Amino acid sequence: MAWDVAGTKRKILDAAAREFTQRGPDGTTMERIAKLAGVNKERVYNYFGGKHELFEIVLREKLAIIAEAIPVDSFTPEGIGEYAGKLFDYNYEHPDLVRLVLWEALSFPADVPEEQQRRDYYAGKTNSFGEAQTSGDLSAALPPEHLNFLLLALAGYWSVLPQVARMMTNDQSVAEVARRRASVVEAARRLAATP
Amino acid sequence: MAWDVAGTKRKILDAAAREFTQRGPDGTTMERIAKLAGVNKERVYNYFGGKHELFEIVLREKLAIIAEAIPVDSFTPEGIGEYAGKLFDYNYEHPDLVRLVLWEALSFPADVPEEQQRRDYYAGKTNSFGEAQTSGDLSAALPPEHLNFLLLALAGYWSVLPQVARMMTNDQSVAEVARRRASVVEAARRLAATP
DNA sequence: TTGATAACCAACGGCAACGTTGGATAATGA
DNA sequence: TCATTATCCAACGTTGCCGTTGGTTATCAA
Repeated sequence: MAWDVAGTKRKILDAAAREFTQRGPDGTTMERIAKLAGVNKERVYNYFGGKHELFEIVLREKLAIIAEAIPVDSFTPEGIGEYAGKLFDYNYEHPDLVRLVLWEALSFPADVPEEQQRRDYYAGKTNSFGEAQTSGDLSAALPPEHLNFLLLALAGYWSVLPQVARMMTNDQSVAEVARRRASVVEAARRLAATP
Repeated sequence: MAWDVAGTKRKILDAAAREFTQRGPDGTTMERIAKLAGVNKERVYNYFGGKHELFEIVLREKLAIIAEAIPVDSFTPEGIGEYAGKLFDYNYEHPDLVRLVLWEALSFPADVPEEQQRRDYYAGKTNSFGEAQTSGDLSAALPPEHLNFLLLALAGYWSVLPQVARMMTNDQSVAEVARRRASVVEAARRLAATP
């Protein structure tokens, strides 16, 4: 039977992603990852190093996916609303990523992988907002980097504290999710609107 | 030498709060808590039960403090802005609480301590918002429970993802914190404003 | 003073996790 | 065919943690 190194690595990464997402770095065991991947523990160490390295690799892979990410189509209040809506959708469809980032934020507050790259990514968006403010398409009431951040907040908080969202809305139906999205879009428009 | 049961309990609770805040439920060890409290491990088990119980007790105590909480003084856009500003201040001054709640959200998504009580607390605020909308003081563009939630998002996200805030603003100075606060206040006003 | 109760602690058993190792099995190239 | 290299895995040593226990010291009431 032929080797399938790439396949084995993939199975390990997928299992690791599931476990880390669910239980976090400390709650996850290498034994469990190996078992879920149908692989011997030693393979995990040999391919990916220790637990911390594996967590970082998993997180990086997921971050790379979102980096493709969500573009801002138009820098008008309407466009900003749609952007926030898409952020909301993305968070809703990928609760994994939110959880991973939170685990990382709590467990390893110091080191951010690919920090420079992410800074550049955010800076690009912020600059675009800034230009749209200068040209008068967007309100300049908020500094562009704060506008950028607060849009993430509006769209992301629902996935960060789902219990609070649940307690506050008394509802978890599909219709409620649609209402939440509409509220996020409306709120984003208001942050962007010129008087 | 006289017993000091209350004092011992307090020392344990304080040490536990520090450790859980820093390392989360899985990263914290009972041994370490006992050592930090200057107490034998057995005392911890005898007074507070197992690790999970202790975590819940610590979290409840902190939540009780915030339940005193932050009132909304006036239900006008200005009042809402000030409310959001105070929420921001509270989060900024008590990063412990945010971290504890996040650990809990990630580690035990199912069980929320004092759920009914917290529901009532949120419902009270939501109702007040609803009335202010009916009377025309606040915009009715957002359902009151969503307005409530989004205000928490604007004020809280900075403490939830401090690395992202740092990368996006390239600044951690006291002045930047004040700017962030101002942006939160302005954003909250905009969510509340009538046209 | 003495007996009962409650606070305290050192040491332990058991277990689960980390990371490793020594050897077996498959692939490859000469 | 045989030597070499890479993949794989069962079993192991070690560590660290959970939760408990057996016994000691302090307090207090009779």
